[in-house]
Parts: sequence; structure tokens; C-alpha cells
Amino acid sequence: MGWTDERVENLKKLWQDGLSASQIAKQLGGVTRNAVIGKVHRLGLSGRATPSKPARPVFKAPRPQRAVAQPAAPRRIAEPLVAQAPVPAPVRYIDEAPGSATVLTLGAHMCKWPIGDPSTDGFTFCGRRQDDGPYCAEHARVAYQPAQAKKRSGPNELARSLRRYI
DNA sequence: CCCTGATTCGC
DNA sequence: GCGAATCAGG
Repeated sequence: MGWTDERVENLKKLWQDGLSASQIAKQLGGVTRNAVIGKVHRLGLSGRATPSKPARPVFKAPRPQRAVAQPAAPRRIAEPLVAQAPVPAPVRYIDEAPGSATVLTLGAHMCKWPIGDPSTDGFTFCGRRQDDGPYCAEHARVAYQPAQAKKRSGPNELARSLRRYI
């Protein structure tokens, strides 16, 4: 099947309506999504609000070296005898200065409050003297307070917030 | 593994 | 011009 004027017109409409290439291909019939994408490019209409990765105009971070595998996410450290508080993880990242410890230097008695984005190199832990649970006094306050405060808003929100840590 | 668009390149 | 193969991502 070729690109008749009618089909091209249809393609333009559907594409600008925000349908994905595969959806358009399915609807037009007789073409694959690759064909649709190829045609779209040849027609010169490429930019569009894509539902898939509309994310950000951020720059492609130059990923120089991924020499050695970075240690994975911080493993939760078991806290056997803490019965009262079920070791809730910090509900969200908070903007603050990098901690003194890294994944490699985080010691047994150091505050394990994560600071920054675990997927990037700037990731640290607070590293101050551990006080309450796995955290220093200040972070323990922040860590445990939301869990109680949010009780009222229902478990779902909390569960959602915690999911990424499990 | 599902999906997204982008690019390449032989046809 | 066409689109499969491939790539780079979410």
C-alpha cells in the first residue's frame, strides 16, 4: 500500500492529534509503525508532544565513563530490636548539603539518611552519629514524623512514597 | 518485556 | 521515497 494523498492526510491528522506511530499504523492499516515514523520524518513533522518522553528539555548528560558498576541501591540494614518503629524510610528526598558518607564509607554507626539522587554520583548519606534507628537525631525526627502525620491521609499515599525504597 | 520516537541505509 | 533494522530511551 502506498501513501495516497488521502492516507497522508489521515496520517497528518492522527499524528498531530497525538497518536503514537504504532497506533496510527494500526488504524491506517497496511503499514508498520516504522513506515509511519519514516513518513512523518519525510513530511517534516516530527516535533510533537509525545506522551512517552515529554519529560524535560534537559541536556543529554554526557556520560563519560561507566567504568565499573556502581554499588547498587543502599541496602536496608536490618534493625532487629526496634519494635516500636517499623523503620520507615525517609518519605522524600530533601534538599540539603551532601552528607559526609558515601556508599563506600558509610559506617555502622552513621546516620543512613540518603541525600541526593541514588542514581547519580553526588549521592551521599548524612553520616552523622546514629541516634534513633538508622538515623541521627535530626533525621530521625523527619523520618518518623511524616509517618505519623500522614496516618490521617490514608496508607496509600505513604505506601506510594515508600515503594521505591523497597 | 512492553512501549516510545529517531536514525540509518539498502532498496 | 520507502521502511526494516537498529538505536536510545521510559
